[in-house]
Amino acid sequence: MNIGEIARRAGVSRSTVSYALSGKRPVSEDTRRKIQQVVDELGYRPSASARALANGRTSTIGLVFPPAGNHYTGMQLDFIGSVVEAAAAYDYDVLLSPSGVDSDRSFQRLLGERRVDGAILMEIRLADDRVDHLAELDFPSVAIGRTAHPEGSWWVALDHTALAAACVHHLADLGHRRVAFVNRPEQLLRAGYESAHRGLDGFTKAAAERGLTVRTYCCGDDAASGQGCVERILHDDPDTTALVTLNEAALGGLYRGLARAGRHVPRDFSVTGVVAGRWAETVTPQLTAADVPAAELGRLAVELLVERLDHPDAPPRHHLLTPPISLRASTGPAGVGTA
Amino acid sequence: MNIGEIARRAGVSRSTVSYALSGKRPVSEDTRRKIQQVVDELGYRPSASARALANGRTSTIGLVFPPAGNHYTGMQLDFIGSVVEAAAAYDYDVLLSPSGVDSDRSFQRLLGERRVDGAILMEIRLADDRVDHLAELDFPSVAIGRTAHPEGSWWVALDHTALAAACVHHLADLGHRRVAFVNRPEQLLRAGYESAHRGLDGFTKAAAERGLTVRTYCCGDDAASGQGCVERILHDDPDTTALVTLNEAALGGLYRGLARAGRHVPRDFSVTGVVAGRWAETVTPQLTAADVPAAELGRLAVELLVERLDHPDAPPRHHLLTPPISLRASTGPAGVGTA
DNA sequence: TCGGCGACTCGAACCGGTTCGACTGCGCCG
DNA sequence: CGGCGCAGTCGAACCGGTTCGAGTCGCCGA
Repeated sequence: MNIGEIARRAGVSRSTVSYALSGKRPVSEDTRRKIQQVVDELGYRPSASARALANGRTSTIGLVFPPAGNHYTGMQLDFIGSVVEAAAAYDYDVLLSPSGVDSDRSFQRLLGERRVDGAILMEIRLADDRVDHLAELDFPSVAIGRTAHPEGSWWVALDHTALAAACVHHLADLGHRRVAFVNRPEQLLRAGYESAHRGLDGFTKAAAERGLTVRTYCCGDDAASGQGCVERILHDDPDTTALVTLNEAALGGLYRGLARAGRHVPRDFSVTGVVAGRWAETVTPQLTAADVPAAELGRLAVELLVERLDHPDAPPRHHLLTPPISLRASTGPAGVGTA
Repeated sequence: MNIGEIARRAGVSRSTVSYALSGKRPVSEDTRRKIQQVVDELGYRPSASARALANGRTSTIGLVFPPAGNHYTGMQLDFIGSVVEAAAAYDYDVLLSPSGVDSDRSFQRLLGERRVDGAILMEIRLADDRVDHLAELDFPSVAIGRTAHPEGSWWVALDHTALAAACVHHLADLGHRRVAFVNRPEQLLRAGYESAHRGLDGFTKAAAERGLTVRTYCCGDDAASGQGCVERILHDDPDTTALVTLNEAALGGLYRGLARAGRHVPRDFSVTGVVAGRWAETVTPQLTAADVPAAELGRLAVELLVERLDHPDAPPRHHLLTPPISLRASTGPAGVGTA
């Protein structure tokens, strides 16, 4: 079961077994075959813990994501899946760590106890203590998202500013003049989530540029909140004819709210936003949206991390993605205003 | 940085530091304080690899889930989240392993290289080589789902047979006579996925019992497939007035298909099935469904696994859950038949 | 014929913890 | 006053790998 056992049965020393398996020194063809045969017979595989202790690498990367208190969105699921898959391709395992902040127990486990070689951080905030902390320690990590000052660090991100702006321009081009913005929950905005802030910024600036009348809302990550949010929007300004949302989980609720209010999408009211493609397609009419390439982001994050692990002195790299808006069926020319 | 360094600075031996931190032998109050002070100053945390090597436990559990090829469903996301959270409460980390079968590289890593103390298996098949393999090795594991012969093993599962039957009875009670069943993709059914098989069984038997006319369909895990499936259903038997589905991801597509065909839910057509509550609430009208308690299943799986790890000789335990049908708005009395 | 080199192998040390057996004082009891 | 037991501490061995330095052997060229 251990390397000593293999060595004994093959009639060689432990180091020879090690070299035969790793190929780091020449081993004669005869002994190599003999060792391989014993290994195959016993189904021997070297212990990960022992190997990790000896060479200081765990072959594991940590995926740090927020605790579940606030529901997970479909996007996060796609991240997780693609990160795990991409990591497997590079022979890395993925350790999941629910963690909001720096001082979390689980965060400490990852770093302090050296359970992972590197980390991928999700749900980045503009001022993010985790990112700062890792940078300070020079610990190999890649963020999915940008902090306020991402210069000199490793990250992959969506250009939420540009994406929200693109949504505004799309609506303005269609003639909409009064547009609402449905953001992530207020608690996340206050916490400084970068997608919420940058999205809001992009929306606001582009709207000003186009001379639109706008209102912005925060909305819980669930259908009921979405429905309630639409009620608030139509109550605050019944002449609103379109909305832009970053809130995937509320999407179904937004549609329901509009239906309840008698607004037909897209005839009376247009809806667009930034949402993963497969979710945009589940609603009727299908959502015209900037499709979040979650799987690609996950894959890129792993690629960058692996590069950083292989070349500790490599200069920082990043990817900023701006997927185009997929025209589906939820937006149309502005109509007469109120239904 | 390592325990020797702490020992030197505190002026004691390495073993004393170990005992002071673990409390496994008495240490005088004075030296304990001194050691603690040095530890705090240096922010020392013992290396997980070294500890794992020494005491043979990694404090990590493996979560084995199918590779992403076929999309993830929301349910799986909830599992992952709740498993990670529950595991953290017991001081375990969670290692993700994408794995369909026994001989997978990632499966081998988990077991052969002893990266985890135990495993939780998702997406169980009626005949599941992974389950058999683990049972043979007597490796601590808990399945989320039941194989064909789950006696003597550890698992948590939904009673899909009873759940599908409950849906049938609900519809029959409302007067529906011609009902369709929308299952998971054919490829999964053929692979022997237990939920697909047991759900189909429960549906078929209950329908026979109630003398209903039924047709059963397989449906891809996406909106487009759902829409196509409804078209097939209405083409095959235009007098169908209700459907039962296990396919969460296709739900939006099913609704769209019905709308396209001019069937109003629930006036002309009733929809029900087995779906996680938060997804059932995103569609309009909200889905009357047996809500999958994914979070609870995940939590229970971890509890069972931890018990098994703590008491290696404990007799097998399991939980079979049968959540009630939540009446929402997608089912109603059978109407006149075709629209 | 001898020195040297390269191919191959071995033993020992090391990674950073845990744990066991033994040693040292000390107080208490007989 | 001597022996015993216990609290507290230490050194050494061990977990299962990797890696370095050194040793052996055969073969080549001088």
